[in-house]
Amino acid sequence: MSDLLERLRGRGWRMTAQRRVVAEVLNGEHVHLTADEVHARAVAKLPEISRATVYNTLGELVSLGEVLEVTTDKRAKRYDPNAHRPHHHLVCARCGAIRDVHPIGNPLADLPDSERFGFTVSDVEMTYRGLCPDCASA
Amino acid sequence: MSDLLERLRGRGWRMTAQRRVVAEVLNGEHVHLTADEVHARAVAKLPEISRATVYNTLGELVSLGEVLEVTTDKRAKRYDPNAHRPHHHLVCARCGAIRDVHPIGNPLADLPDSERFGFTVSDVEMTYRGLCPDCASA
DNA sequence: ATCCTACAATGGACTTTGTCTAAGTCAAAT
DNA sequence: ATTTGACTTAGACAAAGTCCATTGTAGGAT
Ligand SMILES: [Mn+2]
Ligand SMILES: [Mn+2]
Ligand SMILES: [Zn+2]
Ligand SMILES: [Zn+2]
Repeated sequence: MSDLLERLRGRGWRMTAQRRVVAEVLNGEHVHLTADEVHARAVAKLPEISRATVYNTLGELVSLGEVLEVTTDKRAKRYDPNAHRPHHHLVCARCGAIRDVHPIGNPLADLPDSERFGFTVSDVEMTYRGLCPDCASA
Repeated sequence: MSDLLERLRGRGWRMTAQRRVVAEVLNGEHVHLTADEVHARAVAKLPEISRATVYNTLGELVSLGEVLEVTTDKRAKRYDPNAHRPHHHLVCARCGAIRDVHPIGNPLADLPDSERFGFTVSDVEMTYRGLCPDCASA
């Protein structure tokens, strides 16, 4: 939010209406929007914003570490403003609903050396799958 | 392999040269080919096979449970013939090399009820990321 | 062995998601 | 107020994948 805008200004970002709108759209928990969804919501606030600018701004936010790219399915990448609390995802296999989740334990420690093939392992993403309450009862 | 072809025939699959070639290409451990890679290797054995047929056959193999779809990055889906031993993946962040890995423990048990949001959770995919030996030393 | 037909293969058009570029615009430093 | 380079834009382009009408054929029936 304005927190974010402050930080961005501090990083030498030129503050434009387009960037402000994209940053506003990306706000909240359990938010995982596609680029086109971000664009649609941005257009509602600033009709002349272009698709290319949304892609550019999302890319910048990602490389600044302010937004995460999430690829839970094979379709469009999703953009996640919850970049400060490490978390994983729980996805409904039917409707695509996504929740932020925090499993216990350290999954990195669960990969034995014999299963590392000499790799330097630095990170792990977990995607839980199932049915959300609505889809389970349908 | 012929094991697979037997099973497919048993399921009422009509055995065509194209399907045989696709099934032959998808064979081995640590195999995670894109559709276009499958197509290229299939063409080497059967020059007239079309892209659409490769996509159709891969889709059928996936819905039969004989091949897994793996999406480790945002680019093309990858097709994994190792569908019978559950496993996860270790991906080189630089060159994209992929290894099948088997972490210890049961990650499903690591998601507390309070983090399930009422979902019926049935599965979890883990993607470890790091650098392969070649990329780490470069 | 030949015929028949439902299933499969094909090429190309089309869609979706994303990237790139050249030209125009504007935030902010001076 | 001027200047300047960073930013935005529209549209062309590309990669990955889907869809469809047409043509071909595997395998059962005769
Ligand atoms: Mn998230
Ligand atoms: Mn695999
Ligand atoms: Zn659902
Ligand atoms: Zn590598």
